[in-house]
Amino acid sequence: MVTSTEENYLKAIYNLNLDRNGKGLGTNELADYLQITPATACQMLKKLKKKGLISYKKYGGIALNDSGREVAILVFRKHRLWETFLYVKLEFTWDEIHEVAEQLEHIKSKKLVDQLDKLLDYPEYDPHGDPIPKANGVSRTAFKKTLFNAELGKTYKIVAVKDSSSVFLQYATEIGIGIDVEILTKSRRDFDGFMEIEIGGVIRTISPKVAENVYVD
Amino acid sequence: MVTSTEENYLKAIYNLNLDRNGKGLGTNELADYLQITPATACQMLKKLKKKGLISYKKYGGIALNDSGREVAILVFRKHRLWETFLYVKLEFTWDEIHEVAEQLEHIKSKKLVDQLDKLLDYPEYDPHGDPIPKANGVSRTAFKKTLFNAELGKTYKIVAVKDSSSVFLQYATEIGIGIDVEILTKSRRDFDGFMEIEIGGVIRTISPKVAENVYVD
DNA sequence: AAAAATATTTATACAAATCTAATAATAAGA
DNA sequence: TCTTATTATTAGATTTGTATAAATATTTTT
Ligand SMILES: [Mn+2]
Ligand SMILES: [Mn+2]
Ligand SMILES: [Mn+2]
Ligand SMILES: [Mn+2]
Repeated sequence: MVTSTEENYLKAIYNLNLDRNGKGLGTNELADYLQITPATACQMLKKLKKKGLISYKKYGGIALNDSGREVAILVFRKHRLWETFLYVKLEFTWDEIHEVAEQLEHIKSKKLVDQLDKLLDYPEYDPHGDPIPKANGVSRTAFKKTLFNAELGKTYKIVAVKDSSSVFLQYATEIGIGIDVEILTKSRRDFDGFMEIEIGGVIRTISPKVAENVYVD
Repeated sequence: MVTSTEENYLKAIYNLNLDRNGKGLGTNELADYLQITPATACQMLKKLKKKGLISYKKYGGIALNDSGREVAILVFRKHRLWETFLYVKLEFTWDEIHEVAEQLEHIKSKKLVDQLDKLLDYPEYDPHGDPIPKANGVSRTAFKKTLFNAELGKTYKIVAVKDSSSVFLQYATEIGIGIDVEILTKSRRDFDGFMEIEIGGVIRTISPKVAENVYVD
């Protein structure tokens, strides 16, 4: 049996092992991400290793092995399918879905997930633009280009958001940020990275923190 | 916070306090029902009392108070709505739904429940014939007449089942028992209570244990 | 090699849920 | 009423899961 907490650790390890150039994942970084102490992380790592879900060597060598990756991907699949369900079928807004999906992602039933997928007609992306893994574990590659790294003077389409907390999403909605919305980059201030953008005819100044959390294409 | 275990205790107390003639509910009976020791039940009762969910006096005086009943009814509501959802929307069979609903019933989100209710178009009964409480806690009264207590030589309609374990439901399905199915009572053997019935043109002999788990109208 | 960063162990804690065994209280029957 | 059987409660312990602080160990960096 894999507990909910263990599943959350596996998700975290998966996420932290994305977009890092060769640099391995260490105890401190994982602990920081999960808001626990390194000692706690270390104990759980020992447990996960014993269960055959991860492998790791000291100093930056935490990685999922095949069975751990399988669990993590299934949890992402469940999480994103539930989010899509809440959004599409139950009239939830995109800032409400993540929290409930955090609970639903831990429900154990293979049939439930696959039938949910079918009911939703096999969606490719969730309401935040994250790719939904298929039953076989395969999924589209996630979007990478953020608004922060976008070229100036060009029109982009918002395809996803990185942060899915309700605080961020409520603010994002307020300033017109949403999936498939067109956005024009106007300028970026060298001094502090604040950007001027145009969404729906309105010109706004956004912080680099916001810009980094918006994926465009 | 009410834990899943506590919710399950409240459900049990609710159920055990139905159809009993004045006789109060005691620790031993509750413990027996939940497959735990009386000592364990006793501790939990103390805890539930402290939380203001139940009241009780020694020797058969365990009862839900208003807030405990509210919690129990909400859990039943969630359980039965989820069962209906699994059955109607996700192609589950009626012997598969209970187990998954045992997990789903503990998910915390008011909006989720109420929207689910709406999606299913406010169903009155779940796939086992149990009434689904409304958001305000009110529900139809449950069916009471079992096949065991039915008159002989009459045609009835099956309206609900008492046991919702997959073992029972798989057997029930096998012999043609299902909601809204017509059934003719033919005879009852005095010696051991076995009954002869006719379902879908087929005559069968069923045990009193089975007959007691089928509600008719 | 020393200092700094990082990782791990040890010892401790807490919450939640359960058990066994001993004890207490009450109900029921002789 | 007195005794016995039933029922309930307490005390003490255990298990599981998760977490911490402080001490120790190891590796990396300077
Ligand atoms: Mn999410
Ligand atoms: Mn989670
Ligand atoms: Mn059920
Ligand atoms: Mn339950």
